Amino acid sequence: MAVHQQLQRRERERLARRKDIMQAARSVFAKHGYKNATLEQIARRAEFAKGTFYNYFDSKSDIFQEILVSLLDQMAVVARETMNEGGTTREKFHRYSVRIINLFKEEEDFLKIVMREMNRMMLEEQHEKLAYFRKKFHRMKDILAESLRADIAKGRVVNEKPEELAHLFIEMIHIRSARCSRDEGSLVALDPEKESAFIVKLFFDGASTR
Amino acid sequence: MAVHQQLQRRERERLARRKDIMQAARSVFAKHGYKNATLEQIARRAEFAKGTFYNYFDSKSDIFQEILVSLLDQMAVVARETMNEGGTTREKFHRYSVRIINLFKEEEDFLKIVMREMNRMMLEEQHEKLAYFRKKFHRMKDILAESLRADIAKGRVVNEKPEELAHLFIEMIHIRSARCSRDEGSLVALDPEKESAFIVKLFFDGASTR
Amino acid sequence: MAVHQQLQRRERERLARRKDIMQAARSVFAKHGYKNATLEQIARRAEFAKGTFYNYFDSKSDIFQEILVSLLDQMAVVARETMNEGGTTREKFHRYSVRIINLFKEEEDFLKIVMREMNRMMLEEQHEKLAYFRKKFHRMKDILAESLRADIAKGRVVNEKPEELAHLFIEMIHIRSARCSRDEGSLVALDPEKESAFIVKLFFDGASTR
Amino acid sequence: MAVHQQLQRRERERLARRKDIMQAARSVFAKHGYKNATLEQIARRAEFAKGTFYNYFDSKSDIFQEILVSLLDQMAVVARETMNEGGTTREKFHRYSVRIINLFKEEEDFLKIVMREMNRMMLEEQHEKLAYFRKKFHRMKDILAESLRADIAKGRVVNEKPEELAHLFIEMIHIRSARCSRDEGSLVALDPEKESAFIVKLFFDGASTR
DNA sequence: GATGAATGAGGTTTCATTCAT
DNA sequence: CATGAATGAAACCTCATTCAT
Repeated sequence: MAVHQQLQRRERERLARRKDIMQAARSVFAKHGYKNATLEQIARRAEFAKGTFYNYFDSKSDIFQEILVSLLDQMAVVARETMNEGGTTREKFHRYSVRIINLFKEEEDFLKIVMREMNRMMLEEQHEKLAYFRKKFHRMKDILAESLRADIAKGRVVNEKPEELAHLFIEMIHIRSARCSRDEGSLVALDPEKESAFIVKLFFDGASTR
Repeated sequence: MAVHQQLQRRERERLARRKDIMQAARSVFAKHGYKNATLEQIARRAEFAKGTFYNYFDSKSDIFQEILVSLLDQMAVVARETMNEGGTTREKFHRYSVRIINLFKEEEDFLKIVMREMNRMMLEEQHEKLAYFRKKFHRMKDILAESLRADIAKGRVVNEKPEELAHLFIEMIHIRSARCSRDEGSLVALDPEKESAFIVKLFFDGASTR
Repeated sequence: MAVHQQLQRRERERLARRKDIMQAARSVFAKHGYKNATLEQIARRAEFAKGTFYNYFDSKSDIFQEILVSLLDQMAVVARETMNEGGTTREKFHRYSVRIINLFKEEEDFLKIVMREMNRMMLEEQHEKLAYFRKKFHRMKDILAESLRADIAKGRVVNEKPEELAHLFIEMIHIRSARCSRDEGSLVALDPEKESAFIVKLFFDGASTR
Repeated sequence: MAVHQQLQRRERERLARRKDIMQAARSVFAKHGYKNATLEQIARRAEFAKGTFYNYFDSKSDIFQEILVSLLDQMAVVARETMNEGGTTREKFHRYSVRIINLFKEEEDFLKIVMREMNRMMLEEQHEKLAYFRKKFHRMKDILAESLRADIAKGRVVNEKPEELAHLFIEMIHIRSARCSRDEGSLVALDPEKESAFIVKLFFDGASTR
């Protein structure tokens, strides 16, 4: 029993440590980009020695991928939850936008990695990993597309491929957030509700008045 | 006279060579990204020895910036020309989209660098250069925004900041092109007219039917 | 306690290593001069891999400066101590000369760097660092000048600027040592007492008989 | 006849060009030191293309040696002439000092190379060339030593090796000039007569009053 | 002879990864 | 497990020298 608890504690501590390192890595990757970030920086930030890193991760590339996966997973969770909470597609998309922007606000690292590194990974010729990420991203997209598909069937939404519409919607949020982060220096001033209202209105109603 | 022609030839050859190197660099940067690209690769592709590079450019960073500037300038030219050719804003934006997509189709490197590296530069902490690029990009955005501003005044377009609308429109083109490049592997299958029609329709009329 | 000792040992080893590298660098700089010396040579001599160097010093330029500073500091210590030990100025200068020559004998690198590189640094256009070294050197000169000043006041020494006399005296030692090192190949045969006697006699009494 | 003159002109022009290049090289070596000076800089200063250099000299090292030789030769000429003009040794040494200082004043490059690079060459392990330079320098020293030898024989000068006394005297001039060049920035303010009087007095009579 | 573009060896520096303690 | 020194491959960049025109 004591041994069992010991193991549990060990395991818990190990996981906590892993999380610390990932957190530190995320913020360093966000600030400097994957290639420029050094393990030294990550170690310093996580208050570990460089060598310790290799007790928890196999390589720099490894931890980066794990971070990316966890980001995509978090976004997928947001997608799934907001789509399941009922209401019109418009309402769902609004809720999704609000929650994603809040995610970005809470941790701007999140946004920066999504914007800068996902593009990179997606364009790079690392086919094996690439496919994996793409699938994850597509799956998230599909969750939003689902709602649109229903609306298209009912004639409420224009008859275009719902995945492509969903993709555009998702990216609109990223673009707007990135612009704010860039031009204002941070996202603190961004009002998720208002911003989402703008995006949703533009996405569904377009720029033209009627 | 002979000397004069000699000089002209030298000059011409020098410029041609410079262009060769820039072309090679662009394609290597597009494939591997700025930080991963090596002068070795660029030199191999341009069929030069590594040292030759430094007869034409001061540094890796230098050539990269020159490439970026020339890209932004080309895009600005497209913006200016298409906005000046008359017609409604909708028609102008359509023309702009068609020409930008054609630009991307002709040289996909173009698109890849715009997508991957501009984001990077804009987020990175290289404040001096950053400001320069941002200004260039803003200027291009303003050209499109001009047309929207007029329409907003006439009540034809929703009353939102025209620069932000323009930004979203420009990015919509990039996103759509990138998606195609990613998922289909290239842009050859992309029909600029149809794609532009889709983007323009969505931007002006929205996803909802009326 | 164990941890404390561990840290102490680490620290000690680190400092020892640093000293090893500096020693190696000094001898390589002495043999080849700053610009010709390569990190490869330094590393080979200190029996390290090239990269190890950068765990201890920031750059080639850095270690070189540190070496120079430590040389000047050692010479300043000699100056201060010999001037404070009492006796006539003549006796003090004699002691100073003996000790400096012994310094050079113990480590001829010392002399070589002083001769070859200090001149270089002093003539080169690296104004910031330059000023620092010059100040250090002047301060040392001033220590000797002090004694002369007193003697000038008492009419025992010719009425010339004491710093300039001190400078000449110091350089006379360097010149004589360098000549020996050059022509005999090393300083082992140099008798510090006799050599100092010669220098001091010439400096105070001149070449003419009376 | 015409051909002969043609050849002469050719030869003259060739020599003039050579001299131009050497002049330029001297000033660049003086400013940056041998290793830091680049052929590019020398070519630019002499208003030639880099490649032209190799029509006149075999290598960078070559031209540098030729410069050094010509410097030593000029100094030897000064030595020989001043020693042959009659008067006491004291007068001869004064004349020598005045003319060397004037040489330095006319072209400070001269001084800088003598101070910085001769030391370097003399310490470096390029035994073949080294021996050659040393011999040249020794020969010059011997010219001054000759006069001292006679005085020693007559009991007018202390009984020390005359070459070593000569060496010290020569170096005293260099040291004083270098100090002025360093601290005042140039030699324009240096009065050769007064400076020589100081050096000669110190050398022959010493710092002590009698 | 003059030119300047091309070359490539060689230099400094970075950093992911290993490993002895 | 934690540590941080050691490693060395690989990057960027310089510049003396060669060579086609």
